[in-house]
Amino acid sequence: MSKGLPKRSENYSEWYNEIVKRADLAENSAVRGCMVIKPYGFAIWEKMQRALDDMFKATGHQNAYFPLFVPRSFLEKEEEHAEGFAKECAVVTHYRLKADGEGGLMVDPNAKLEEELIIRPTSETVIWNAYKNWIQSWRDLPILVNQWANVVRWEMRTRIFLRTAEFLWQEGHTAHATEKEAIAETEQMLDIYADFAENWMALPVIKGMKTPNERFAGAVETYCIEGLMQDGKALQCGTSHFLGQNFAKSFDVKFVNKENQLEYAWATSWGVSTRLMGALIMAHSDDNGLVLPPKLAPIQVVIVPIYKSPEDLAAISEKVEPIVKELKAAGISVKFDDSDNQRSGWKFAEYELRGVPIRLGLGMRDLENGTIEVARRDTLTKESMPIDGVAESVKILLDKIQASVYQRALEFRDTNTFPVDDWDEFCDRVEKGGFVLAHWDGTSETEEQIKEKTKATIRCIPLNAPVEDGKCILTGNASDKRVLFAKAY
RNA sequence: CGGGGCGUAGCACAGCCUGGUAGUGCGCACGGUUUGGGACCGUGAGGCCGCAAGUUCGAAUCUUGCCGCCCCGACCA
Repeated sequence: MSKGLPKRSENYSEWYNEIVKRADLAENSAVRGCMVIKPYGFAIWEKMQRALDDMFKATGHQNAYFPLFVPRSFLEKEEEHAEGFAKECAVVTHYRLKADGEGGLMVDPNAKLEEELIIRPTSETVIWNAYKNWIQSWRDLPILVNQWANVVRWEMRTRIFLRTAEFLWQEGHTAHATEKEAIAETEQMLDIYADFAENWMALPVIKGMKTPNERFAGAVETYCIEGLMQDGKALQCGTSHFLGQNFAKSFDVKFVNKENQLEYAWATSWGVSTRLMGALIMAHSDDNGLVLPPKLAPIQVVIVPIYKSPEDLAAISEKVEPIVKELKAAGISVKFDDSDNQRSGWKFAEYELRGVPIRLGLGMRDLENGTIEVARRDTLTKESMPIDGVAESVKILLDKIQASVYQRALEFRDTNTFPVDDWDEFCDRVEKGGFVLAHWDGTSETEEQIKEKTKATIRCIPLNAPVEDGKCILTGNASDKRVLFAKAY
């Protein structure tokens, strides 16, 4: 029904861009590669933040804030880290402008910084520089800190939410006394991300480990969650890194253990970003617009009156008022759209486009019959039910929708996940899209060759992969478990 | 950074080839008729035609340069 929204089947990326625009989530800004997140889109992000933040706090983490600027010398300290991020850094070289004499401004050449400041692409280095002063004894550990911040990675090509030059995220940075504890932390945070993806975003994800090629620059091990989008491409939805003692060594962060010996601290870092907004859109939405899981919907229920005269509207409003009250009391966000500048049909389409999970329609016929129309966004079905007790039904229905949106995504992923043992089939499968589980001989060379030939990358080595004898899909060399291949965003 | 497309009203676009009063649709404002799936009629407001230089009596239109955006690739969360 939507006017002019492209079909997913015809042009997936245009469909995506249009949804972002038309559902009023975000827009491209005047600044290249950067987005403006609009109030409706930001409201979804805030719900994500809230849920995640609660989970972080529940596991003992605290929020803090570190600077936007990273001195160049900090970034240089961890070699692999430096190399990994060098190509995508914005650099501040001056601290002052001056009039150019033509009514404009120019960089004041006399205000050159002694040392350039990098706009953080991530904060390991500033944070570990600070931790050096925070950590002396084993009693200072663990440090469990998270920050909500913006970061900048100068990307060649950007796509709103999925890859922007500036994005919002959270980055957790923890320090531990033992390797074991740091690994446990890394795994715990991965579990939290998976839990969040599945229970809040209604997006099933595969937990796994990155191959050395795909590993975070400076990490010993990178864990990730991978989701499958409706076009068959994979999207990395969160990462959790075990950093070993790499940053502790680079920044000389030592502590005295119980035996009075000096040891380097063990580190983790983990993050999810506004990219999750992209995942949310691409996982569930349809040709009518956005589909939001109720738990992340800024408006969970919209009530649309259908009326002819102001008297009708007054009568409907009177009936709606207690429903609104009851829903609000139950913690459900509800909007009664009694605006008179659009007609009901327009509103139906508009709220569908915006992904509001439940729409209640109430007209004069309903008032006579004591009924109300309940429409589900996810299935696009509607039914008439008694107006008495509707708040209770809505509460139950929201949970049902949350579950069924997840179920649909899960079925999609399962029917698009293929174990493959034959090279030709592998190429064919990858081309068509979806997750492909295949054997790999464990070498970077093979991984790169496969990428070159098929565009597929190893998304992860799934944590739950069963051990089985097999042969590498490309080389035929021995392999003991399947890894997850896909074309990725 | 390569390849392709495009900059004209808030948005989507036509006009450009062949130089001569800047247009259409949506949206917006006002009035009226409508109202159970994106209503209709009337009136009206809204423009430095991306920027700069050139050609010309005259440039949205021709020439050159610049800037920006989108799509497809290589790089990445």
